[in-house]
Amino acid sequence: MEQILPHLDSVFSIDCVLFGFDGKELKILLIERNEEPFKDWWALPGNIVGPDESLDQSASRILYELTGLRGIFMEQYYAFGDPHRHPQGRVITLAYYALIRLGGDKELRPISTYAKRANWLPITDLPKLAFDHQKIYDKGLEKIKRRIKHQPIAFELLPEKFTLTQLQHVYELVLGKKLDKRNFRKKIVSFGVLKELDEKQKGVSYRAATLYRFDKRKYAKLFGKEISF
Amino acid sequence: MEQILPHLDSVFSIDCVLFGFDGKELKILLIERNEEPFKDWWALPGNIVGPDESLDQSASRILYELTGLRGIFMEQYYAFGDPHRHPQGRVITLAYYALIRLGGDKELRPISTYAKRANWLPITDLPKLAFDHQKIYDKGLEKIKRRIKHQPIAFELLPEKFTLTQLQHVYELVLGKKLDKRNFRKKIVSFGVLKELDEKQKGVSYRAATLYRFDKRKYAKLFGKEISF
DNA sequence: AATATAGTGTGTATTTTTTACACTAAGTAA
DNA sequence: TTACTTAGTGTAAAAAATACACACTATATT
Repeated sequence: MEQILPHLDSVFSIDCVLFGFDGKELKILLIERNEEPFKDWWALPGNIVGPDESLDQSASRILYELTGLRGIFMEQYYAFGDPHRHPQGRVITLAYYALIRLGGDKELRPISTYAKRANWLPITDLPKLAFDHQKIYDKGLEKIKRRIKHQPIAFELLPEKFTLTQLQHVYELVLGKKLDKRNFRKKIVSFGVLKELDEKQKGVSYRAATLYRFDKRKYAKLFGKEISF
Repeated sequence: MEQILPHLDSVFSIDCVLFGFDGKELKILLIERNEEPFKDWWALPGNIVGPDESLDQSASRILYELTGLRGIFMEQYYAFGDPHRHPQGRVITLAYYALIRLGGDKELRPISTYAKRANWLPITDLPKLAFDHQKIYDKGLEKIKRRIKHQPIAFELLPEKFTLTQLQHVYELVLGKKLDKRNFRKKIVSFGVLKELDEKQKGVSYRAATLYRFDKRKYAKLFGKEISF
């Protein structure tokens, strides 16, 4: 985030690529800037790292301030530091991504002051982004594509209880390709990190699917072993 | 690198984990500090990012200043920013790793002023490191372990012409486990990124092995396809 | 010249994993 | 009761991974 520029030689900030899933589409959170440079442009939410916080703490704080969310899986993935990436001075930024389940119960808190508004926009139809934020986003998407093949991050995008079809949908969206239903189920179940519940989907006008839950305990036991899509 | 501390709110530096291979062992480059804090301790080489250089440029410059080497594959892998990682102030550091072939033709340039001396030390027997440098190193090793399975970085550790046995040796050292000779050869050859030369190893007192070269052209064509160990 | 030594280089059978592919079952809505 | 929509399941074929042992060749030694 670059809207505040104290007169320093260099500024260190964090920008977040927040991937959200509403059950249908993958979206990211963008803000519409209210200040120069790039006034009226869409940009990734971010902020400056405080003097007494660690990087992860800072990222959590920023996420909280922008969305009201806590306890979300976040991870740094790349530092961007081109000397000219910000027109007004040297700003090195560390990019984090987070995966968030949208809709349903909690509504996201409105975004703070420095932006006109914030919006979840589908990644299939993004506007031009301020600064080098397109690059930051691109690298973030690339990252989660690789990551979702080896780590159980897909669950972060889903409600606690979900169906296998929903899970497959997430994988297909992130990876950008169709997967075979039977093979997907065979594989994901074989990892042994899902707990089948005694519950069924509700409110659908067709046969209700069985609900599953991600089993952190079992996953912890697997640690070290690679899972792979 | 933290030996210079201008009176700023925060400093942004780069630290390098330089992995070297001399044909026998994996080593990393360490310097012995000549200043407080951590005077006389071993530390990773690093330096402060200049105002007009990109992060990658800065890393290349630092590598060059410390070793005289150019054109080495380097990559950033993690930012460390605990507010107390440096006893004298806030220093956020970005870690890079590089892979370097040791010995043979070029001798490394002596290290610059701020260290008593620099040395390549085998990773199997490292001293206590200054600051959080052990953590930085650990994460770097982890990184190249994962990376070597999917990217052709092993070649950076070897001379231009190498034998398959040498290549296997590098994989075994990095991954920390023995590999089967026949299976290794089958697999690595099947990737199609090696060019078999009409040349044999020289100066050995046993049957000389065929030399190979990494074929960047062929590798470029593969791009997008995953290779995997 | 014969022999010892040390690393090179190769093939196959078995197991495991991946892929391709289509129908019946269950629940809801009309 | 029928039509509709998604859930849920198995198998055969292909590909990839693994386990495994011996003959070859260049040099050094006697």
